[in-house]
Amino acid sequence: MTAQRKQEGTKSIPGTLHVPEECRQVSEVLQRIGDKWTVLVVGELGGGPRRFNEIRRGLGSISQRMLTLTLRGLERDGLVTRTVFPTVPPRVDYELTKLGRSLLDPVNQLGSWARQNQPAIRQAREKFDAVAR
Amino acid sequence: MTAQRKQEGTKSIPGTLHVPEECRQVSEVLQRIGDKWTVLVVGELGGGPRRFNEIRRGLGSISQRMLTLTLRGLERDGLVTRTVFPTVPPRVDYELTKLGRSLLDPVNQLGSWARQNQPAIRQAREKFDAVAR
DNA sequence: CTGGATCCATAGCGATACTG
DNA sequence: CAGTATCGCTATGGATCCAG
Repeated sequence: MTAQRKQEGTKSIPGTLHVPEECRQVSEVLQRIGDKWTVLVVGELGGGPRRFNEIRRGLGSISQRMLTLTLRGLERDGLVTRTVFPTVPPRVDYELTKLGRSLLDPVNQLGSWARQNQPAIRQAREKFDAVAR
Repeated sequence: MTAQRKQEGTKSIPGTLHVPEECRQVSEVLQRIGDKWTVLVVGELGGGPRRFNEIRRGLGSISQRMLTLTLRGLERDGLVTRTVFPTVPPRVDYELTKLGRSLLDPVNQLGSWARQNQPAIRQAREKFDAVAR
C-alpha cells in the first residue's frame, strides 16, 4: 500500500481488474440497473414468471407508469420476456430470460455486501452528518 | 422451472436469496453507487490514493462540481478518506477505506458480468429497437 | 489547487385521467 | 387487466464565476 504509484500513466495495474475500459462498462450497467425499480422487479421475477399486477402488488408502491417503463427497459435489453395471452381481460406474463437470471448472481453478491456493510455505512453517515455543519 | 408458484404469498423462496428485505438493500446500494460517477471514482481510487485533479484527469470529463459532490458522498458513507495537506497551494488526497476497498470486489463481479453480456444486451437492444415503432 | 455558489437544462419519477 | 398520455415536481448534472 506504500510503493504503488510512480508513473503508471494510463496502463493501469496488471494484477487487479478495474481497467478504465472495464470501469466504463460497470458504470453503464450500474446506471442501467441502478434506477429506483429495476433490481426490485428483477428480484420479484426471480421467483418465477409474474403478471403485471402481481409484480405491482409484490413491490407495493410502484406506479403503473414506472412499472411499465421498467419492464420495457428490461425487455429491450433482453433480460425479460413479455408474453401476451389474447384473453379477455388480457393477461401478460413477464419472465426472466437466461440472461436476466444470470444477472441475479452478481446482484446477489452486491446484496450480501449491502447486508454486511450497511450498518457501517449508516454509522459513518451519522458520524459525518454530526460533524458537518 | 415448471412447478414453482402455487401460493408462496409473502414468504418467498427458501433456496434462493432475494428476500424482499435483501432486495430493498440491494436497491438502496445500487441507487447510491449507480449514479454517473461514483464507481468510476472508486475504480480510480482502487489504484491507490489520488489527488483531486489526478482523479479528474483520470476520468477525463467530470466537472469539478460533480467530482466534489461524488467524493463528499463517498466520504460521508465511510468509503473514502479525505486528507488535507496544509501547504500552499493546498493538496488533498483521497483514498479508499477498508470498507471502500471491500466494495471493489462485488463491483468487479458486476464488471465481469457486464463484459460477458454487454454484446448480448446490445444485440437485444438493436433487435428490440428495430421491431419497435 | 481545491472547492464553494449560482444558474440552467434535462432526466427521473409520481399522480391522474383515459383506452382496448 | 394492462397499459398510454399528460402534467408537474424534484433530483441530477453541466457551465461558469468566485475564493482561500
